[in-house]
Amino acid sequence: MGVGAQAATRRRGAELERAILRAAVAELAESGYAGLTMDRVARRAGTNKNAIYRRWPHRAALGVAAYRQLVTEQTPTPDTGDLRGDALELLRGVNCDLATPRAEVLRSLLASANDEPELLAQLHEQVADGGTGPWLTILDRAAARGEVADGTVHPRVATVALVLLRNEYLTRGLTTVPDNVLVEIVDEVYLPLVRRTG
Amino acid sequence: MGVGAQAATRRRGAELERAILRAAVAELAESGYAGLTMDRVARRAGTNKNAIYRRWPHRAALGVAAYRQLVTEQTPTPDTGDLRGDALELLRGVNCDLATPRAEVLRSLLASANDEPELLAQLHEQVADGGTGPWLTILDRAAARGEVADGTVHPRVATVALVLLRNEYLTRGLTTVPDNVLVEIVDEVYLPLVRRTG
DNA sequence: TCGATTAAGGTACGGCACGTACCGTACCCT
DNA sequence: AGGGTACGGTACGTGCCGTACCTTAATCGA
Repeated sequence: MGVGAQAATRRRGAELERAILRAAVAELAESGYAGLTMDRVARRAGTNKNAIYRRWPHRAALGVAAYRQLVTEQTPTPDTGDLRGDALELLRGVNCDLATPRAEVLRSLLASANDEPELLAQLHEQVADGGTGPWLTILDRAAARGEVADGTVHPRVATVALVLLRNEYLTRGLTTVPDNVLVEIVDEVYLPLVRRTG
Repeated sequence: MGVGAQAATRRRGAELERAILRAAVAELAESGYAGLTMDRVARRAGTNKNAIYRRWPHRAALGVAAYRQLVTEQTPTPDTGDLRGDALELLRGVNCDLATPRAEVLRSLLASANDEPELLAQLHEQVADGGTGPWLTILDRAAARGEVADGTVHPRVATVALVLLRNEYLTRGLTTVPDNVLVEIVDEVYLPLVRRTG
């Protein structure tokens, strides 16, 4: 009945679900979680709220699903030749990620998912697993070069720099952390720590 | 006209403001920021929304003000006799704080204050200043005992343990961090780090 | 002492967004 | 062909934010 011309065939099942999710991702990227309105997602996907609520029980669930789609990029592990360079490179990569609206989206989702432990768990998973791997890799390479003592480094030690950066971002404002702070984290904390532990 | 009997004298100015703030704090503590409704605060304070909007421009501002009231407690700096005990004690204190609904409130506020840089700044201030002092104190005492080398420790180093705990809380779920993790943080990261730096 | 001014109370909105209900209709399977 | 299922459209009910408008009490200045 509408003026729209997409009534050729009616989408169903997985196809419609993908369309909804794509619309949700777009809204999330454009307007953040606050702008992720069920009505707007429905309109953008060319469907109605009913189709959404048959798949996700509430807005927060849709938001988490859209966020998963939004953050499925992986940054390659750097290999500059020495541990200091690798660590700095990793930190800079994360720092760029923090500058994108994705961080704000994540915070909004964390706040909105307080009542749904399941959603919280999903989010925490994504955040937690985000960074441990690359740090172990660069430490292994450093050990092979003799930069640090051999032996397994405690994961808590390996990711200290990442954790400090996260804290810096949360503590100071929302903007990108200046590069000299990254250098400080690496030189004052991370390198002294990993060079000692073995 | 109501059945309530508090219509003896009409509160004004600072008195009314305190009543509103107390009601907001109570709502915040009971139901979190999501439950901090202007209507409910007004009803609880025995007044109406008008009186609130004359003092705070919007809900977020009232939320921040109430949060300030909520976190004006100070934990004394521990003095157990050695650095390890002091650090653990500090961590345990913070850990207890995280168990209260205050942490959830803070997350909600952080997410909701994205559009108000002023409010964000106030919140960040409170979070940032929260813990540096005590850590410097216990490090000074440790230096006096000869446990660590003399000289000024970088603030970033001094608060590493606190930052790790915060991260642990944000990363893994919502519950209290188990004590063995606190021990791990102190023994694997904090003590090796501060004993080396000097 | 007494009006004028200020600040409170009371209430009713407009607007928006979430989540639900109902009904007609297109698709799919047997 | 016929039944079951999912989609489209739409209209609600509810809750909350923020605002407008008026009434009423308290305070202040002359």
